Amino acid sequence: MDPAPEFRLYNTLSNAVEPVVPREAGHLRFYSCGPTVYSYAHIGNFRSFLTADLILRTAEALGWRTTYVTNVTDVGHLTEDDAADASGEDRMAKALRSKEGERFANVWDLARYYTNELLADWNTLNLRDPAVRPRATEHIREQIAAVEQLIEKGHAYETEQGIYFSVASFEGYGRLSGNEAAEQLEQLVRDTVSDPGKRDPRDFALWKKDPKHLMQWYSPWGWGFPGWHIECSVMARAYLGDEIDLHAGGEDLIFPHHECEIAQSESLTGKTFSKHWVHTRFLQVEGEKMAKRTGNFFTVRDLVGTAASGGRGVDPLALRLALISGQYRKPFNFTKETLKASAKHVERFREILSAVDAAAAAGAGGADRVGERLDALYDRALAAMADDLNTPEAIAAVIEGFKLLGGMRAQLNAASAAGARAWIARVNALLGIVEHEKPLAERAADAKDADPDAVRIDALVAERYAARAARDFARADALRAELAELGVEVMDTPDGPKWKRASTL
RNA sequence: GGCGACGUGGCCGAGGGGUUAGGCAAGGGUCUGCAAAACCCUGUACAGCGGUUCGAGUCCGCUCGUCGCCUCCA
Repeated sequence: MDPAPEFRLYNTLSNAVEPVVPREAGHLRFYSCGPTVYSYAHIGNFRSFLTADLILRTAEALGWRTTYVTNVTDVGHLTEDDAADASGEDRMAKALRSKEGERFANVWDLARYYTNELLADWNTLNLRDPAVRPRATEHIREQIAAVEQLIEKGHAYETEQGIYFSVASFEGYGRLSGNEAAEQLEQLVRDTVSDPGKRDPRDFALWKKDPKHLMQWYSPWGWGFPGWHIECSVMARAYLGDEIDLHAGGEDLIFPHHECEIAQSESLTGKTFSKHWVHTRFLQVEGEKMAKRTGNFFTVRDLVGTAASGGRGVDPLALRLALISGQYRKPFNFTKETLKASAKHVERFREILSAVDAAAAAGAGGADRVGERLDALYDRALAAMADDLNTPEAIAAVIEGFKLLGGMRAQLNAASAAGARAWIARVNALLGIVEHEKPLAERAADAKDADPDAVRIDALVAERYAARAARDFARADALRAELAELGVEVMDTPDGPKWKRASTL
């Protein structure tokens, strides 16, 4: 094998691809901003979570240790959370009042429900678990303490309505987003209603006084709730320390969220908060921005669920593959065609995997004849991933490997099969697109696993198989047609008939 | 208006001064009652206009176009 390649990622701070250099050699400690759990997460959210997942997998494939923290935001994220004064409405409260929110007794219940659903979708897409998944509501004490310290250090001040971070007190504000000029920043917040007590329009809320808020805690400033930005500063520090190696999130978080995090954290510690900042570009769907109003808005379950439950029967790993088929930093067009192609690939991966397993068990003698070529392809895939997560190139190498195995599967001897099996395992560890790493019980139900008509379909398939064996092809074809009506496709294989649900894309 | 990204064959998407990306789709073939799968073969490309260069899809400039953030949103 080649020596381990250098891990390079684009850094928003420097606008350049740079080597990832952990503070502690060989141990990457990073934080990725998680979602606000006021609804089901959609595929766009997951594209960003997948970036973090791929950073994790690539680092581990390079032999590094990792400490990966990603949060759940369950309070404080407002509908107008720009650099302003927390004058918007809390997303959680708004969701509770919506039609979907009627089923929940209170915001806490709603947060719990969507957090659980997030984890189910997370597992469905074969994302690895973080070392810690902190929640904002479980770190209120730390947030209050941080706000107190910021006041002590002269970086924050109190008004009648809340506590604000003083942007003027932090020199580096605007460096990440490039919004450096004060007038630019003032421009950005021009339309928001201001707390008249604010000293500078750029100042943002650390704590909002609000004894009527649905989620409130007692603080030195009375009842209220924390500002959105402070939670990530506090949780990253709690689990990763004052200085972290890398911080990731969606591109929309560059400003104001991450800009504010840097200001708070660095004002608090006097140290560099994160060396590397990685942002995932928004995906588009069929060439358009994903939006509920245009009908191209998809959650994981919209695509992966059974047809009976309103889903489209897409294989979960096919969805994963489709979502990583474009590089995280480039404009990415998520299309049905890509999803179909991904489904084909995942299906073929599985077929070849079982052929490999069969060959390994059959035990024909001889030397390993594919190992070297597969190793080279793995090295190519890993090098591509290390090069700013070039997933298209990595996937191309993997497909080439499966093609190689597919072409010679009839002649695979035991030694080659064992080598192939090891290769597949490594590829899967790197990209997670061949085999699921999570048990079924921890995933959201998908079409393959829970077909309500399975018994009936099995019966029809068996009947067709019998008709075929009796050479009654007219009857067999009639049954094929009947199954097709049910949306089922039958394949005759050397191991007997197999069937699958045609996806309803 | 400020900041930024991108324009590659029917589609998705790598590459990035001289030698095939890859996939999907399409067409042809082998195989199998049918169908599917698998495997083999085939075609079409770098938005436009200038410039640098022995040579540009690849560098520079301009033009056109698309998109993102700054408002909800990863």
